[in-house]
Amino acid sequence: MQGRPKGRKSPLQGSSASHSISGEKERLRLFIKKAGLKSTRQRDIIATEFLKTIGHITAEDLYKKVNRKHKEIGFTTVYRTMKLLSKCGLASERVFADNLTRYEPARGEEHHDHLICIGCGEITEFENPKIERLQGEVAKEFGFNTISHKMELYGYCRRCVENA
Amino acid sequence: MQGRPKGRKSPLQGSSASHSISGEKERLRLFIKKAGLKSTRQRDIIATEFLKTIGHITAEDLYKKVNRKHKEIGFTTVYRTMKLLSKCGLASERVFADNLTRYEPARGEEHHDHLICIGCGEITEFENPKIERLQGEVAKEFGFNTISHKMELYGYCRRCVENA
DNA sequence: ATAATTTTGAAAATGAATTTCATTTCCTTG
DNA sequence: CAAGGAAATGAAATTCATTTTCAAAATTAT
Ligand SMILES: [Mn+2]
Ligand SMILES: [Mn+2]
Ligand SMILES: [Zn+2]
Ligand SMILES: [Zn+2]
Repeated sequence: MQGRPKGRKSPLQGSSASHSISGEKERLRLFIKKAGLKSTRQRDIIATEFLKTIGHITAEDLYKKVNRKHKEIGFTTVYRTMKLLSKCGLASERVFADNLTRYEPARGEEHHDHLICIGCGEITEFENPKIERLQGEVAKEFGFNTISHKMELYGYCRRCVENA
Repeated sequence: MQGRPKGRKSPLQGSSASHSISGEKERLRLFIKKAGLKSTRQRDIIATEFLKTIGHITAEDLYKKVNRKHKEIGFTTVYRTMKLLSKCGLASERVFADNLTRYEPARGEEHHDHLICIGCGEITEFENPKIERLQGEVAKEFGFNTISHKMELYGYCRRCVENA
């Protein structure tokens, strides 16, 4: 009764990047070959557009961006390509409180956590080694073998606080 | 084409409690009155069953428990009652990585975070003032006014590690 | 009891995520 | 440079937890 999500919210996610996207595309190509998959025009276009992204974008919004120049590329392919990029380590899947799946380029960098503004939707990243260490201590105390973790602070960003 | 979720997973969530459930039921009664709502047999039954719960339970699973003794009470009412209990502060809504909404009795206690076992589904609670303090520092650094936060560690619980 | 308002429960709707399937594209082999 | 086998594509359908709708039933104040 419905093919795929109709347009909806989606706060900021910039564009443009200063990366060797070529290197990342190469990594994708290798992964594809190794997995017995095939390189396609669509995957190339979608990956290129995604890797230019700064921030956290939904498959739906990425589809909209891609769709501007490439009317023939469908949402399903964007969706599937993001799954693929996640598997090969070029994208990280994130789900915040609005329950939408977002993707962010995973630039081999270290793990990070997020501040999410409930006013304007801005997503800010941070990294705090002390907290990470303490999380390790907590896990140890419970005999817990941690594989991943998620920490999100929800509230109002500086701009929203000032404009209040 | 489908009224509500059919049975699915759902790891542990114990039962039995050592609380003055009567006090919590009184709180619900007051909230209901103050909001111009009505006390009903169903709400009483559902709230009672929920408040006996230890752990984190989905509306679906709570419905199943209630349904054993009260075939006439529908899922929708359980669902709505949990929303009501959340609003009046007797329940906390939690969404972990499996994207199901769970509820846990909110016993006026302090905030806590969770360890979630990806082996057996066990959910363990913890509280770490040092981490909380550091989170405050991070927020401060970004001029961020934190309203709530979420921290979850995913991995294998002691038992699952030992049985591996 | 009566009336006004809220609640209930079955069914339908919603919406993001995922799958299906007929067709097209890719890529290796001859 | 075919040809053929395998994978990809895209539109449409499906899934499934959640939420809404609506007519009938229950609650509360009068
Ligand atoms: Mn991020
Ligand atoms: Mn808890
Ligand atoms: Zn903001
Ligand atoms: Zn476990």
